[in-house]
Amino acid sequence: MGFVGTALAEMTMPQISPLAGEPIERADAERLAGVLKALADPARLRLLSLIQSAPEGEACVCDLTAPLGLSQPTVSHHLRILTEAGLLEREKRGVWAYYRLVPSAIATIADLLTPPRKRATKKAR
Amino acid sequence: MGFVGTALAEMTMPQISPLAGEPIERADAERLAGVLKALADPARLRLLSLIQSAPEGEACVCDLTAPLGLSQPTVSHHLRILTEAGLLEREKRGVWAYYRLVPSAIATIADLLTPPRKRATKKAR
DNA sequence: TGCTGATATGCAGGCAGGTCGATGCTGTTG
DNA sequence: CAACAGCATCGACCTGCCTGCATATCAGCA
Repeated sequence: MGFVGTALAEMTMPQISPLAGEPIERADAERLAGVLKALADPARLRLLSLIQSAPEGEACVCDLTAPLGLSQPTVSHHLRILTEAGLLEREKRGVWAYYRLVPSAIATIADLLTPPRKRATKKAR
Repeated sequence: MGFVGTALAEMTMPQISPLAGEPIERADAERLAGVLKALADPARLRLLSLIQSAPEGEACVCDLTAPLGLSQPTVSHHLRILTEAGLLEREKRGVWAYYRLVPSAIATIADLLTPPRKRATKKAR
């Protein structure tokens, strides 16, 4: 795998609804899995959390290394994965690289997991 | 993996809110990551989808191997992981093992991810 | 221009995880 | 009781991924 790329964007609003009505296609499953893989790591979850709770909602690598207890290269690596998954966006200012959450990116994932229209459906079949 | 266990249940309702206010603790990050790992696989996402959309909302291994295109041992393996993560529940009837989604298990995960504010809803309504 | 600090990338070791074939278990059936 | 079918488990293979060290990049500065 590793082809995550802009995976999230590609299924952002589609009607795939993973756990909704009919069985999902293999391609959709792979894309959703790709994004979830990016999330399924303690270090990366903490990174998202740290960045999101940072002063301006943004943080540079140097601010994240210490709290995570990981080397700088490793932190950069995780940030890269999160960025490619469409969860973070990077902005380089001077020598620093500031990362911040992509608005509603995670909410999108949550929506994809949450059975679409709950109140209606969920019964008949 | 391995320690996933009833991971979901252990953080079901807590106020950890992964991406909410303050940075999450390492332990919480590991548990959430554990459950997400269970979800972050194409085969498992399709299994959940297949089971959820099956006739009675349940399915036995023999019904899942073909559509997935994986061997029976492999399917059993994935079902085991999903079950240990608290996403599926198993009921053995005769020679067959029926699996079904744990009510609101996935919705719980979605809630944990959905954060920032508008966590309104809790989804009932 | 040369030096220093902040990041990114390359490389490699080690472990986690997906998949399958073989095998063991346990009810079901004749 | 023997034969069989549905599942789980075991062992093994291989790929993928996390992490750190060394190094390459690049911007700011003397």
